[in-house]
Amino acid sequence: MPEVEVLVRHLEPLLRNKRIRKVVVNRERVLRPTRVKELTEKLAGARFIKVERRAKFLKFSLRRAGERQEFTLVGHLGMTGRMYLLPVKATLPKHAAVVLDLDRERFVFEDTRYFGRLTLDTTGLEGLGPEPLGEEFTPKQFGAALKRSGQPIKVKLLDQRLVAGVGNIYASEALFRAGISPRRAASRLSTPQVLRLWKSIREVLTEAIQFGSTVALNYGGTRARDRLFYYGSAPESKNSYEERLRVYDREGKPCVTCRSGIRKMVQAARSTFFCPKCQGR
DNA sequence: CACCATGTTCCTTG
DNA sequence: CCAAGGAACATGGT
Repeated sequence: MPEVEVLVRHLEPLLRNKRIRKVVVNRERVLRPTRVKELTEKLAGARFIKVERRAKFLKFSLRRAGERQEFTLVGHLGMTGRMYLLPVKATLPKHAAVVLDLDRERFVFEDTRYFGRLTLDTTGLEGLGPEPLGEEFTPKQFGAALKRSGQPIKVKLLDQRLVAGVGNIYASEALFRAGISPRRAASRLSTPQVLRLWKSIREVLTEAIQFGSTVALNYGGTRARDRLFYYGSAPESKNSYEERLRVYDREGKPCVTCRSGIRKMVQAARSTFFCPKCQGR
């Protein structure tokens, strides 16, 4: 979610009012279930009105010339998606799934694994829980929702109906900061724990957004290191990633608080990282 | 070669 | 109907 937020802030002023001249779809899979013909007919000639974020989705509002009604293009980065503008003369990346030609540049949706999406289908936005940084996400609502589930809290945090935007990295990070075991049943968190976790989620996400906003990203960069949020540090700030994430991907390394070895386990087929001492049951 | 990966969706089982 | 677990999706890094 922090990556999407930073990306949306980056793209908004770059796309606003730009007109789409041509649509090229190299991987129809990412449009699912929209088809190439429909996307092309709808987008060609349309103009970007605004770009927003909802959970981990990007919402592009567009309007066609002469039409009053706006429509929405929905994007999702999946695991490996990236979106950025390139000069028309630049070489397109190997996994350019969709390319939108604007007047003087190109908007590229690149995705090596093609798990991401760029689609006219907006049903993915339905059923999402509250924004973790929004006002509807309250300790009261959060606690009530947790009460109804016996699942491990780490697994529950990934449920986008509970709160929309917490991913695998920040689920581990938030639990570490709150000092709560990822194995704990959601329904068994105490009231103080619920409050601590609620706060930790907001802190972890807010700090990540701030961090991402302060680093000059090379969005269209070719190298892995140009990807801030998973592969780590941006070129200019070498060690920032390691300092930023306290448990994620730090198996065997000393806990920043107590020096115990960080442990890794699998829950619901996803890796969880935690400190066995600081997050002792 | 084997295993792992930032996410979501679908299928099966209970 | 619901919850939970696992596979699938597809490619590349280690």
